[in-house]
Amino acid sequence: MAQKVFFHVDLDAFFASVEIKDNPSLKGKPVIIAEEGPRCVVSTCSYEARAFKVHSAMPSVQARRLCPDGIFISPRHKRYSEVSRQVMAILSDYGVVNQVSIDEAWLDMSGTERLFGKPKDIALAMKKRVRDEIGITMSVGIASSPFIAKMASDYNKPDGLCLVSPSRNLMFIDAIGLENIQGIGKSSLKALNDRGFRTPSDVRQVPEDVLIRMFGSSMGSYLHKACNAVDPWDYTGEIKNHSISTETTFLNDVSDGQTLRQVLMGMSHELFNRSIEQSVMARTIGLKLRFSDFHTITVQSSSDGFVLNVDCIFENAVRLLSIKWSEGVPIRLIGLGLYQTYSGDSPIQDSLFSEAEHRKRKLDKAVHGLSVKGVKLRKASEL
DNA sequence: AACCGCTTTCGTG
DNA sequence: TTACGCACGAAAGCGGTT
Repeated sequence: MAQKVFFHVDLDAFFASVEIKDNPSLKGKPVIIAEEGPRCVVSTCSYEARAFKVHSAMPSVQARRLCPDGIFISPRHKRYSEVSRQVMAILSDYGVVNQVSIDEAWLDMSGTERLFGKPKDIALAMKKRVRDEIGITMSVGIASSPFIAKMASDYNKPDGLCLVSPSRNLMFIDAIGLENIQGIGKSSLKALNDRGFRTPSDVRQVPEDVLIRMFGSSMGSYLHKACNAVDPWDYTGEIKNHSISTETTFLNDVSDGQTLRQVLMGMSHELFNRSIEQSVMARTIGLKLRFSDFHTITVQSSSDGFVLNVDCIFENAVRLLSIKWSEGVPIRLIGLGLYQTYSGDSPIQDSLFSEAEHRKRKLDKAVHGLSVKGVKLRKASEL
């Protein structure tokens, strides 16, 4: 069988690049996409800002301190989606685009050489078109598996192109090191280091079953494959355990029950609306609380039937809140989610729900259809 | 023993 | 030494049922 070829495409500092493209006077400057103020974090920043050690997920306050002359811009998500679509449209001229986030996609380019030319030339052509027609740069990784391609796109950022030939897969894994392998985050890296593993080669010296004993069945076998440059990702599993959730961190901690319930009411509406839009029904409702000391807890409860309407979500939310919270205790973050969702509006035929409940859901759906947004709550963070 | 519900932890963008 | 968002999926560990 012919050799597989995968591209992974990653738009460089995407949000910042769009802002610079829309306002070229920002070019060459440290652009930081973030809300300013406490309890806000950096979404993305230009490479000029990264020179000041600013990076995404960093508290805005810290970014300001590291880069006092940085240009802070609030994210414009609509605009980024628009540009993202334009880029993906270009990519789709070369193959089937598998978009995985607003700024990332991979393409199975196996067997397209006769049509488009050598992978490297195709990648260069894609990059040129995106630069000329959109005005931003991107990085492309090319490899025999999506797993390696993903890490290859990271290798030369920004404006990078990295092709890993299959015979060099192991060499590539060794070159990037444990800390840059997908799926190994901060805590797994520490666990590895604590047991004396500092390089992928160290991991290769140990048989899989030993890794499984040390790191658990899932992580152990993942590490074994990854360090041997074998794609550890599972593409077969259909996606289960769908969930829909929302959470908000208050500008100032909230210790008043009336306010919390008001926020939960808004969230109940939001979750219900999203569940209708996605045509899913949930069996489990979960509440998340973060206290002022950052200690975070969750509570959830499942029902025999399904979550059918806004009231049901709200009532359960309030009930869960009363289990874990007493009036007066300051709350930093509150979140609400629907879990165990099933696709389809009525996955199980009736009998499970009463006629009345069905009518209520229908009513709620109708209300949603009319898009009664007038009652939409203020954003929690403005409270 | 297999499964389920609940909670926490981890990793990703 | 301050600071530390949001949304999602996966997995592990625990206790309880069938």
